[in-house]
Amino acid sequence: MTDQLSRVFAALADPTRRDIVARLTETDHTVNDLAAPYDVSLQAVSKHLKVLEDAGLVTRTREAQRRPVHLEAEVFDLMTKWIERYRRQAEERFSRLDAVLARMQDDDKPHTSPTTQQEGTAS
Amino acid sequence: MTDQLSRVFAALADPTRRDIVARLTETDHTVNDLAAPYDVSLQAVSKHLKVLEDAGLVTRTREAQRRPVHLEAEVFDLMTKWIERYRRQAEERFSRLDAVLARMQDDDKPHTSPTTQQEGTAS
DNA sequence: TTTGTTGTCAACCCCTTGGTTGAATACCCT
DNA sequence: AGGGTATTCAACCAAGGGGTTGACAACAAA
Repeated sequence: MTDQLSRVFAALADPTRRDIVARLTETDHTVNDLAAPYDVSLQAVSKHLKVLEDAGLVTRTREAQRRPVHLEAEVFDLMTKWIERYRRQAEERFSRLDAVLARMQDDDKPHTSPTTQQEGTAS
Repeated sequence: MTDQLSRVFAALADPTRRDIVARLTETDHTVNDLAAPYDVSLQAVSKHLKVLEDAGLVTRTREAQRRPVHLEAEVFDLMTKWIERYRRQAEERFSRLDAVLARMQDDDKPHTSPTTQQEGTAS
């Protein structure tokens, strides 16, 4: 899994890591800070942070012994771009389909009854 | 990893699965159709489809021997909602930080030397 | 220089994942 | 019924992920 997009998606596939990201939107945190709420070892959280860092979602600077973790929210754009691209494409497909069906009806088979259509409904 | 959000992110963490999703935005496909471009076995692709189905990203209906795969684009919203929520929160944080720093300077400690501040810079 | 704090590295374990192959299912066609 | 097509199920394997514990590194404070 070499590409960044895969790494970002994989990083956010873990609830603990998503929670970490969520908390980092409020303020920067040290590793100890971040680890406190979870009942896993500090090392486990350290690993989670490494995953987030490799995905480009966070950066860590040095500040005495501490390693403040900082969220890089721009990486979110990578995902939203991908998602929105195909989301839009999927939506266009439906409109295109509608158009094709409509044309088929009044162009090719003008006698067919018009099919009713719902729009933008979510699951 | 029980929650759907995790399953969706995990499903899209694989390039092959993302490619499948991308192709499904154009039109529905059979499993054979979908498997053709990849040099893995049909069974492997079938597994990928199971992952996508469990995540709620696709549905499969029956049509003779074929199992046409259909994209359920609404699930994308689940991700975009999560992403946008924290993206916005992260952005608000920066504005809030600016405001707090400004107040600290002329309200709480009027004698402190004003710290220079950069604004809205990315990365 | 010792002690304490903060964090990472290394080795290990177990479970999941993505791949394989071979058999089974479901359906169409004759 | 029997053969062909489309797809899944089952068993297996190698690799990776998330967890653990123990040792180490970097720095502050004494």
